[in-house]
Amino acid sequence: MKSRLPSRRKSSFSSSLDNDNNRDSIDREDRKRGEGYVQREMGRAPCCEGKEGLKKGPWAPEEDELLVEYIKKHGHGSWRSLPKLAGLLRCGKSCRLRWTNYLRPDIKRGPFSDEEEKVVIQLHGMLGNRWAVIASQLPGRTDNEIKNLWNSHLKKRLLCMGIDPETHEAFTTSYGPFNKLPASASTRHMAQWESARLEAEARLSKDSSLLIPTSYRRTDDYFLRIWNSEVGESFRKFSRGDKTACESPVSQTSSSTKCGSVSGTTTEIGLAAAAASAAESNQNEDGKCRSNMSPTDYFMAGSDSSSSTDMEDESGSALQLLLDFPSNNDMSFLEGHTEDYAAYSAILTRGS
DNA sequence: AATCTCTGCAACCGCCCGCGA
DNA sequence: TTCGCGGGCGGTTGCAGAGAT
Repeated sequence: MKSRLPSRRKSSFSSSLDNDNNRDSIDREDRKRGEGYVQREMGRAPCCEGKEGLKKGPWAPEEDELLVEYIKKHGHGSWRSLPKLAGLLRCGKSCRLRWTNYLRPDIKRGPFSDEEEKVVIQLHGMLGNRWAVIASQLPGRTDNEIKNLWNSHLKKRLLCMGIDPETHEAFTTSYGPFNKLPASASTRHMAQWESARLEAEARLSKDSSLLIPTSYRRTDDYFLRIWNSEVGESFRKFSRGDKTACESPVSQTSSSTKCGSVSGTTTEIGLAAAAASAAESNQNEDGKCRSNMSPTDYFMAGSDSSSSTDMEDESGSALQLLLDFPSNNDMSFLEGHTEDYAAYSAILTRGS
């Protein structure tokens, strides 16, 4: 939409220029004392010596040049000493941010593709606001950029769709015993597992799922249940391109609003559902955990005892279908059915 | 044309953590 | 073990441009 030139922001030599870091340091120490921290002899040193006279606000092209030239020649080395060595009147932290968020040569600029948005939503569902980790999965994108994307676009889209951007679960608007239940702890627990898995870059092979004793599998797989429900049917039709199949009176009225699209959310919902299903499957009747399997393992393993092979195929293809969900920003297939999903989440919550 | 409101995003802020002395 | 430092991260701010009135 807006492709702003670097540093177009109005220069703001704000009045707060006066010794900010020293003030910050003092404030922090005061807070720490107040919170019971052990008092230190010295406060934390400012990130730059002699903060006075340092420039704040938008970067001028000349400053960018100086920074890039210096880093090209010497590498960034110590950020604290860099500004002085590079001839910049900036604090080291500011230089680092400018470099990592804007000047780095490998940064991919321009709007996010649908695929990237999809990945962001998926990863956010698993990792939460861990932008740096999410950014590491999107080459050329910075954590700041992703954070901005989330806050300005994706979050709103989810909200408009009646999906809580924090939990990635549908808001419950219906009455009944499952209304106003907290977010599924099982889902979040599973997400934490996935988070750890991602961070460790450790991938469990699909084969490992074959080792799951069939006694650990449940016959009432909620994901499959919802998959086979109206929601799933709508989803499948939608995935095949049959958009009309998804249109309900609700969607017809709401689709006129400016917030009628969510990119990739379906995938997230599917994965969350799978993860939550896994969590449910991972518990005994009394809610105790039986094993440390990840949701993906459960998902890939299937949970119906009838035919593990068939179910693996079905679940595997379901996962693939979810991942391949057309990224055309249209979530209309879900509209009118979010309560199904909410109820589904509530069912899971009971077990946690 | 002028003014107001909304939105996007670069930059800043403050906290935390790991490392080394 | 303690402390100081450097750096990374997530949250927030506020400017500028676009669209609405």
